[in-house]
Amino acid sequence: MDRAISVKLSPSLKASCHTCSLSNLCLPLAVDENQLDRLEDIVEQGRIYDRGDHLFDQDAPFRSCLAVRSGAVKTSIITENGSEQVTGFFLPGELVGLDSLSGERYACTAKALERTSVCRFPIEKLEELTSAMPELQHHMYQLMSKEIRSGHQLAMLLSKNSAEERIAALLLSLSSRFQRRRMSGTKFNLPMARSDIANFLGLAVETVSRVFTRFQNQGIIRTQGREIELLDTESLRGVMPEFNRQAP
Amino acid sequence: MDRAISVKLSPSLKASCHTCSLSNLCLPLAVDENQLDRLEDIVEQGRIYDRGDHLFDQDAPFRSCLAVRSGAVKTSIITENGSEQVTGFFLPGELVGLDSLSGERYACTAKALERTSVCRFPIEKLEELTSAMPELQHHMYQLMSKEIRSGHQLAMLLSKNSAEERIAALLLSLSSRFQRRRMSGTKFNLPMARSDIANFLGLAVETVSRVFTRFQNQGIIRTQGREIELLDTESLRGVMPEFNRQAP
DNA sequence: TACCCAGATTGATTTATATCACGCTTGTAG
DNA sequence: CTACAAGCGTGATATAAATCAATCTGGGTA
Repeated sequence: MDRAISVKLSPSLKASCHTCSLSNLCLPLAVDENQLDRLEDIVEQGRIYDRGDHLFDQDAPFRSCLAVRSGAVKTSIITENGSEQVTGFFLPGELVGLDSLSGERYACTAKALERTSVCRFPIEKLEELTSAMPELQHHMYQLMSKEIRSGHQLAMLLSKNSAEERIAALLLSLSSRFQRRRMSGTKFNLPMARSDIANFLGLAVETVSRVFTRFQNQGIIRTQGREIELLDTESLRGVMPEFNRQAP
Repeated sequence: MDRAISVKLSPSLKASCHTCSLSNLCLPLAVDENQLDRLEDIVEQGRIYDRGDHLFDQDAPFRSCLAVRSGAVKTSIITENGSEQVTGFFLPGELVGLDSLSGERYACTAKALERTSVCRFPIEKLEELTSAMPELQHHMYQLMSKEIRSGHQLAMLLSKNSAEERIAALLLSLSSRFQRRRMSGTKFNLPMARSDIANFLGLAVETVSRVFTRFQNQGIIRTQGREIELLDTESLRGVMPEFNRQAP
């Protein structure tokens, strides 16, 4: 139903930003049409990952940032005692790995939530290119800055808001991000499991379930497994007053 | 009458990174000795702020990032309904405003927690300079990436850890950051009020008080107002197993 | 087809921390 | 010196969400 964006995977290793339907969301966004070749020169076409596959692992040598082409990705950090914290969900056009730019190793693990394809930007080449292209450098600063901000938003959510408010906020965030991709903002598939939502929002799975059914009973949403329809986004926004714009 | 107050402000607007004692912590860290002039050329000496003064205000036009020279700063975001979320504390050598690089306006308000002086890096000039100096660009990426990471750490703390664990983590973070400044890591003054700590960590002030006294009774710390002494950092680390390094 | 099992839901109970209410200290202004 | 407010500490109570404990569901597969 929502096949709005179909990514054509070229067999060659080199990806074509020129023809990519995500070029208005992804890094090419910041690059002038006639300079796009330079970005294409450094980007590598990644393979296709199945649900559950790791795109990279925490503590593995850091090589490149990834742009999601299709599918969905979750990132999480694992502590020595083995507990996991989901740190983000990434949709097509979004850049994964910005938190790892400050070390030799990946700061988190990235996992495909569904069948996913990516483009890789090797970090040395990317840095060289951003040095040479001020607009691209500016864009990188913007992306990272936004990620810092959405971290602050999340902290706010976690420390000040109830379970219902947190979940409303997440649903609205996903909604607006799907919309940016020209997909329905009111009816979509949640790419992640309830337990990922719970982990990300600092809740127990049971609480997530309960809130979903409560929202459903109030006629605000309709869910069936991972399918979800936002029936009354105004009420959702009412549950969660703050939270307007927010897309990584 | 002519014994006018002589403030330690150099009359010139230009600051000297060459002679600054923080040059091994701050931006100069990434710049070669013989290139330092170029950084000095763009940095502006800011004024001195008293406790409570705003260094900049949320939604004001974004002009520059600030490096703390002396004192301490807290940043916070205010939502439409007026509730505040403290998003960070900044000590000398640390850079404030990285979350604002992605817009025309400051994403948060920065307030002096005590008498504070700063250096200002006008953003256009900083971006120009980082384009010209790959090492400085690299350093900016590192700083921002670290800030993203510490956001993740905070999210983890807020969603998985108890009041005691959160406070232990904050104390250890401050301790290690003071130590980097060649100050005691075991005996220092908390620059912020209990209410700031509470807000930052998603707790009620009362809870912060209680945990402080509990720690004191267990002989882990000694507090008297804002003075604090960490008597048993091992126990503190035991309270909060994860959380080793973390300095913005 | 029937079975299995991970994920999801629902209900009952517990618990950490917020909230409410109050007293104590300290620093500053009159 | 006194007064006052802001910050801090402490006790009693309320509550949202965690935890514990079943049960249900549906997609994959033997």
